[in-house]
Amino acid sequence: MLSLSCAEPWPEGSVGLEEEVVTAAAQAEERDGVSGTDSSSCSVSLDDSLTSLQWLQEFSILGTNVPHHAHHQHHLFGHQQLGSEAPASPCRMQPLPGIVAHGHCPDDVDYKTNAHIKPPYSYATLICMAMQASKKSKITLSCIYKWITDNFCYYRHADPTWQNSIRHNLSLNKCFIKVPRQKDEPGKGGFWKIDPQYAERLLSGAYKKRRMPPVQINPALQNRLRVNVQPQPRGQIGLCVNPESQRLLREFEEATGADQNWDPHLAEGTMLGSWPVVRGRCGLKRKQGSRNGAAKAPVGPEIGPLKGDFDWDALLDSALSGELSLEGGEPLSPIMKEEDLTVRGTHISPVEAPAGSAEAERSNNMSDFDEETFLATAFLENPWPEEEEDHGRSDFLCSSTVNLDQLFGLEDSLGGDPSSRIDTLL
DNA sequence: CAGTGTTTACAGCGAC
DNA sequence: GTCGCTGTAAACACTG
Repeated sequence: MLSLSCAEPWPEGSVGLEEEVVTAAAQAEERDGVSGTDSSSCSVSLDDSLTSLQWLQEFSILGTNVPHHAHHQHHLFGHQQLGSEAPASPCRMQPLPGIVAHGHCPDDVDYKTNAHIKPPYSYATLICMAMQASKKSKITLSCIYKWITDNFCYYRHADPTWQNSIRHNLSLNKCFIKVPRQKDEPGKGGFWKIDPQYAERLLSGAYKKRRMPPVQINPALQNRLRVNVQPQPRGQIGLCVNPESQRLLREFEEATGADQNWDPHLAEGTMLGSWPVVRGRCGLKRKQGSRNGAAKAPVGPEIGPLKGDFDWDALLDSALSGELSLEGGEPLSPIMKEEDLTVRGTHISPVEAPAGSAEAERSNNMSDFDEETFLATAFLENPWPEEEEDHGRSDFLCSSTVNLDQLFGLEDSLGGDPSSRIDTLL
């Protein structure tokens, strides 16, 4: 087993192999020369955390313990498996697939090996992915770099300025918390983790539609291409969710939502809701009050960054142990203590316990964030599906006609009402 | 010196 | 047009 570090986003069956993973990670980093000082980044203690997303592997809506459905997500983002033996697949320099002219299609675009097309994820999302992939509570910058380059070939060939953007994102994005390196921890730079605070806001509906980037061809590779690429104009990507995909989505929802008795508060206590938090209210720390001070007013009284002594671990423990029961009506977080939430002019009541219609509630709350969470989590769960996978199975969207742009841009395609979109899907 | 982290500035885009 | 989000670029400071 090699490099089950950040280079190995989802080492299958890694639970229980953490020590081995840690060792391998350290060795891998040493071997790969990835900022040797960061070996700890991928081998930090496994338990300190709230931000640890390992629970997600088990609790995840896509949990691998739901094998029947799990494989449905395997092909969301391509066919290539993230080699468990080889952390970084060689990038394909093949001619641009026809997909370039037709939008991203998971069937055709393998971001792990396709260096031509920029992954349709924001840097913040990539960071979150890396964080989850690390299965650790915190992650170093170099580990983020490594994970991204290992899993997105585009960035292996792209101008390294993207790393600047990553750093910029980490610093500027409130979602990310810097965890200073302990004095006894050798190495350079600190660690980063996700601030769960913002998951709450998102789970309260306070998030915004993600913006889909246009198809981007790696500039570094563009010159190597002898083909004229004419990316399809935005908005010309037609949505085509075939019945099979809809059925699978429904199955997926049933298996993961109902079975898990999805609980937004629990999710917030953990990291479920926090990682694609990257969008929306968790936004950037822009110049305060520069453009719209009032609009930037925090949701409810400013509760502060909660970066200090707030015991997120305790919160997580409480959540997981059921102490933070929705039924109890006890607020779970400072934010949830607020009676009302007003986000962008939209009044949002604190999330109530599902009253009879959890599905309806979820549907109502389902929005872009959920979509991205859904997709990205699926990706995280198994970004590079096993090729030996039984292709005869219903591979969720693999065999469907839904592509990334379509999924991420679902809102647009379905008329703009987030709540109606999932309904449409379901 | 390289890597890391912060900050500022600006442009593009979508939503409103 | 305004606003918010995202990406990009750059300058600068800090640290090992």
